[in-house]
Amino acid sequence: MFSNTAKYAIKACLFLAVNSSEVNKLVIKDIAEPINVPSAYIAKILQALSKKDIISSTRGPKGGFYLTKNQFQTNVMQIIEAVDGEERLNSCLLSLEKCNSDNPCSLHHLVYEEKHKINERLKRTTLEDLRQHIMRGESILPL
Amino acid sequence: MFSNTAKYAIKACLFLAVNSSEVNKLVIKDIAEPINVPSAYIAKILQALSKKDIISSTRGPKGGFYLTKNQFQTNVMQIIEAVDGEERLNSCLLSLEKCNSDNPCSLHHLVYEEKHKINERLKRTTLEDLRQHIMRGESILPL
DNA sequence: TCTTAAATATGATTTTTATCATAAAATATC
DNA sequence: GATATTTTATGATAAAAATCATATTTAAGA
Repeated sequence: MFSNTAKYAIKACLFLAVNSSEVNKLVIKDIAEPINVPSAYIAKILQALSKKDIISSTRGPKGGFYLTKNQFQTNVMQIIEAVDGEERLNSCLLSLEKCNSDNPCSLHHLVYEEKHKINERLKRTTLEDLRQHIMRGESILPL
Repeated sequence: MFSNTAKYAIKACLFLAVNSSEVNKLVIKDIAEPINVPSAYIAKILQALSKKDIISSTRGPKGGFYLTKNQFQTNVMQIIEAVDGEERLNSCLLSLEKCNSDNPCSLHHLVYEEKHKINERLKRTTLEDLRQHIMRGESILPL
């Protein structure tokens, strides 16, 4: 459904949302280990996210990764799109370009509605929402 | 969501369901071209499907691929599992082994219900169902 | 029984994705 | 300003998925 990269990106952002702030930056190693992702790999992903302004970073001593106030409002879909590209999620199940509601492919009606709902929810859910969910103990921070 | 292989497998089975029968077998080329999949690749997929008894085949002149009566009752999920393996569809969005309803990961509630519905529908929908849908003009055979 | 037309088995190649490694640039602190 | 610590840029390697190629086996029909 999502690439490994996208999953890792979500994990990392969520970890930042829960554990970091502008005055408490996290260094790569302190992110990679707890979320259980190879650090050289997550480094690359964090770089990409930072470039797309999904997360923030500063170099040098006392530097690291963190989220700004605004960035807590990033939704999950934006994270996925930032690393996987737009189409991946929106493409037809059977990879037909011609497939749409007017000209549905054979599996269209089997999944369309639910797929749409999932996408909408991913768009509507922000890092802040997920953070609160975790804080309330309603879900676990992934490891 | 699914691998290319799974998509191709579905396309091919559906094409067989609509166009073949025990007395009208289809040769690889006659499947590959209309469904727009490289013929050496679909050949390999058809072999795998045949081995798992999702489709039938006979070699030699007048040979080819086709579905038996029983095989029209194969559901879409079975096709996907035959080529992708069981777990792919059931794995957690964030790839956590520990994630389940009792111990939900952070994205669990965002997608679980819909994902479950999709899976159920894929299990409940047979090739015969899809064939009829196409015959009634309610969806298109994918190219 | 020979020839031909088909699937099957096997494995090679290419492309994509995932992962690892490291030199360069930036910044805080002394 | 020198040093140490961090991200950034870049590219190399490994693994997996997709694709291509071909020799072997099977079965029909002449």
